[in-house]
Amino acid sequence: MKNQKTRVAPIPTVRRMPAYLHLLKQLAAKGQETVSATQITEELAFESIQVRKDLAFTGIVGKPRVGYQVKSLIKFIEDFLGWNNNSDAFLVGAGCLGSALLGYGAFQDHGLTIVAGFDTDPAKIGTEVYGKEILGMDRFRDLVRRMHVRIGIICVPAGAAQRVADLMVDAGIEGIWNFTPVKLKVPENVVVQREDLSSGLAVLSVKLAAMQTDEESVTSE
Amino acid sequence: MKNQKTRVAPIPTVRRMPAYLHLLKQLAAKGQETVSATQITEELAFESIQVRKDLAFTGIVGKPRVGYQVKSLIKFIEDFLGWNNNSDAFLVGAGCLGSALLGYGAFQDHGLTIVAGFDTDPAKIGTEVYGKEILGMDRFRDLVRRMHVRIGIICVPAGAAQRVADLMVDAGIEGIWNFTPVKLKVPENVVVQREDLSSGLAVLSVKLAAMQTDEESVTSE
DNA sequence: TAGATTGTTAATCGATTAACAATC
DNA sequence: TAGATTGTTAATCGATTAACAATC
Repeated sequence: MKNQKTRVAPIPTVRRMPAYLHLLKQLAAKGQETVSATQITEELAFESIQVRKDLAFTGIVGKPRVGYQVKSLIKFIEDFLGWNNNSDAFLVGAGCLGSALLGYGAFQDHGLTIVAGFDTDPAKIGTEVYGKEILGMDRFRDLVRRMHVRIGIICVPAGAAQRVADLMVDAGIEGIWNFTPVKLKVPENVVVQREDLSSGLAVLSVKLAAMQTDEESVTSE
Repeated sequence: MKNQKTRVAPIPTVRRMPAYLHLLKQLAAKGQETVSATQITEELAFESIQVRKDLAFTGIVGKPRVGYQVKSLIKFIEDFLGWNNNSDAFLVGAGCLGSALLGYGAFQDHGLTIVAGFDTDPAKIGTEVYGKEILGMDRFRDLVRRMHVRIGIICVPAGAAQRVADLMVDAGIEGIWNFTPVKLKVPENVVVQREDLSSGLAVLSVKLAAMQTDEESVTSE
């Protein structure tokens, strides 16, 4: 029997969590002790009811007339996201995007440590990128198992993406962060999150075009 | 009077367009001439009705029993996204993520050319990253105007994001691609698209945790 | 006590999915 | 003609927003 999911938070809610976390850490750094949904609303331009709904999913309880304890809220969100206990990840494909991710310090705050990079290019193997070693793909499977790495990041060209994913699955990787435009085929017990820069660019392009026709129609009136 | 928006496509539809485009180009390269929604469905794991709805927004008309003309469909999607006529962009912040974007070749296919990078670090100014020159911020405003650049990409640390955005707005930038976790405050005739890697990581984290509790509950049954 | 803010329950909105007629 | 596939119209689903009672 399928277990009834314990009221899973909507994906949009999950996506907004890091923004709350970022703001709260700023407030905490300034020494602020409590925060109301109204204040969060002003800073992030969400709706206040949405803020309350979102935060409720973390399990925190606020005080009427006061708001939420900033420090406590940070902890609830981190627990909710599982960002309090750090996970190790391997990155495959040390091209320009892959290299950037290897050096991207912000992941440390987000419970993710990219331990090493892998590549097939002999010229890259053995080098270091932002202090992270680049290893040959032949060592991937063995190291995943020995180090119990659960997360794999794919930054290879689209043509190689499925092959790398198969390799990751075979090695025992449980979650794949996919930076290629390819829809990966994986067993259902493996989680894939696609991060597609071109989706964002598409939205920007369309909004820009809409803005332009809007302005034309306004000026022509 | 506000012009009635000509049936704007939903954002999720827009986000899926690049995936269609990517697949269609593959098919075209293999010499395939027509494609049905069913086939696209199989490749991308969307629903076939969703594919037809999405494609309809581009204005293409298919033939019952045949499907869509691959080449023609590519053109319709590119027109829809405005990716046929190339736009120039300036990128601010040549850190590791910024540098990666400067070198990311895929944007060329997406109607975006990053012309140059800007930074405040004297050590970076004057250097080249993946063949793109890094210029000082003092030249930003003037060059935006002279070259009629409409898109700005922000890859600076969060603390500097709003300042850079103000500068961009002042220079006449119309669309901002924001890679920081900050909610930018801009006039309403400027479009902002936030690209937040931490949102994606949040979704991956939560899905992974859910998968794990799922499996535990299954084995304990 | 008065009033601001939370959290719950209901209404609305928009996207996805289903059903089916039109058509090549 | 028969049947596969498109495109339209209706139904469902899920997220956002609104209304309001509870509470400090």
